[in-house]
Amino acid sequence: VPRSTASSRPERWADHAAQRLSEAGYRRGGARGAVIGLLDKQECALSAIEIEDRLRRRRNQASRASIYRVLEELEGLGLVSRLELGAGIARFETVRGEAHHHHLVCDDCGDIVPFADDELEQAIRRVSRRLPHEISGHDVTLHGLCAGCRA
Amino acid sequence: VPRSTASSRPERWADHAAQRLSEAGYRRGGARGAVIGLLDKQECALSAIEIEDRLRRRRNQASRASIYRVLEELEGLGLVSRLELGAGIARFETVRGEAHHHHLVCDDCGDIVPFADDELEQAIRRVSRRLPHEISGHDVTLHGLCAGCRA
DNA sequence: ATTGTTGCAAAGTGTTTGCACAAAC
DNA sequence: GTTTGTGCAAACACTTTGCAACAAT
Repeated sequence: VPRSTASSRPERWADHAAQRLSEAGYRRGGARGAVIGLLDKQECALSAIEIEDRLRRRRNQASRASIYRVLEELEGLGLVSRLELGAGIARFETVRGEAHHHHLVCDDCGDIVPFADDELEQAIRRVSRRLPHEISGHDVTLHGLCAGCRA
Repeated sequence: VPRSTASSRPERWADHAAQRLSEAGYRRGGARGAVIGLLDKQECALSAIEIEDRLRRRRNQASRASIYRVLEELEGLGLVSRLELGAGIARFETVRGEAHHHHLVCDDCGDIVPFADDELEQAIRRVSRRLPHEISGHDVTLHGLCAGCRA
């Protein structure tokens, strides 16, 4: 098991986010810290209301308004990305430098699963070059039935 | 210029849709006909409200409620697909057998442009096979700046 | 002391629904 | 005449905003 090297550069996304926010002139605040701490532990996208519920359960709650405001700030700094996976509700997930992934949505139960594929990324890069726009990002959403709902 | 062959099979999407609706036991109605007629002439996705506005301009208007109801029926029959391109609003476009396309959204002006790419489709097919879900559809959205907004 | 942050409640928007009337069959 | 389609208005759900109290610097 590799020990974390005691470098001055933060490894956790939460630390990275805190640093970027501080550099950008934001102060520390309860709601912001709570949202960041929660997002840091997720491996996939959450909606604002899911965030609210989970924070309440941890007795670390924040108002819905603050949650939306924090998410907007984080998106503006490129620290989280906002996705619309099809039900008219926005979902948010951390942007970590490394692997970036896409989403598989079960049309029956609504469950969302991340997946990644290099060949797909390559194809997207290739087509992006071909187009007149200056492409800065992309989303791929696959729809279908998950193993459970197929039965 | 190839003349259309006078076959018994309808060529226009609107005719195809009308036939499918009739087979499914739906009656004919003003709002439904208006929405179908409008969608048939589009090459890319429209929101419910854009549909409402365009129908009003043509003096062929339908209530917003009916528009949503018609779109829901059409989606249920697989005649239109519903997309969420990122602004929290749903867009709808005809599903025509042949070429299927994806969307390029300008982050500045919000303009939406369709594009198609075979290699991308192949990559999606390939990754779909690899996953545990039974994939029935997919969306790809590219974000960036269009030629106009880049200036 | 200043200025950013939070919570509440109200407002905003896109979408859905209940119901009565009109239209299709 | 029965059943479906439509329009209106009210209800909904997610998101945003105004404002006063609070907390960080």
